[in-house]
Amino acid sequence: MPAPPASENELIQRADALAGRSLGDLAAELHLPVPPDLKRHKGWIGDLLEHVLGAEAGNASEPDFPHLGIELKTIPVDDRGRPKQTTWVCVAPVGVLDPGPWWTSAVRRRLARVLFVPILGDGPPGERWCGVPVMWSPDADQEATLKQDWDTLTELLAAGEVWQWHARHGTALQLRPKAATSSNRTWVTDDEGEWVQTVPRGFYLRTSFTAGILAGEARLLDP
DNA sequence: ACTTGATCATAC
DNA sequence: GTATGATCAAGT
Repeated sequence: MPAPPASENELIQRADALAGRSLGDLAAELHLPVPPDLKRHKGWIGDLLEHVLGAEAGNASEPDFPHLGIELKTIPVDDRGRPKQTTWVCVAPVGVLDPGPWWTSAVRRRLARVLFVPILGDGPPGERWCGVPVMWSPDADQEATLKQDWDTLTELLAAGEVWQWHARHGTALQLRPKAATSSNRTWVTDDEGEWVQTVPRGFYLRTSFTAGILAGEARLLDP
């Protein structure tokens, strides 16, 4: 496996060199198996790129590149570069009385600096390929949007308004189930102080928001 | 077509 | 069970 990149520039250079390369190729270089589809290997592309770029695996609650403070995200895009799926961020504070202020939140930390690697193609995983990567930090507008969504969502969570814990809130961030199955349950106190069970939730970035990130950076590359 | 709710594998 | 990595697939 490649050693971790020593600097952000080195990471960007490695990622740039991946543009246009097929995932099958990259997997072959590392002697990793290529699944026929992603139905039972949903994290395969993300794991593959972690290996290819020298991320340190398995460091819980740490960025993928801890020494650089950078998070790696792969994101499936269509032929126009628009995201086809939402982007996982982190677990939501379900059953937590005080989520604390935005500026100390896990969402803000995880999104402080992100390397997005677009993945093109609809066929078997090995036949898909990497696009031009985007190193991103939220600008003032984006951070304000994220903060507002986070404030709204964590207020609903802290208030125990369980019936409001659906995916239709938020312009950038949304709240969705995050579990192995819907029978997964966690205990929380609802708005009337009763103990109830509900499925764990996580925060995701809407495709409309990530589309802005990818398109905004693309304009800088090709004015 | 798109979004929301549900789900899959693996490590610790 | 909680965390990592996400996509699947039903519903609208």
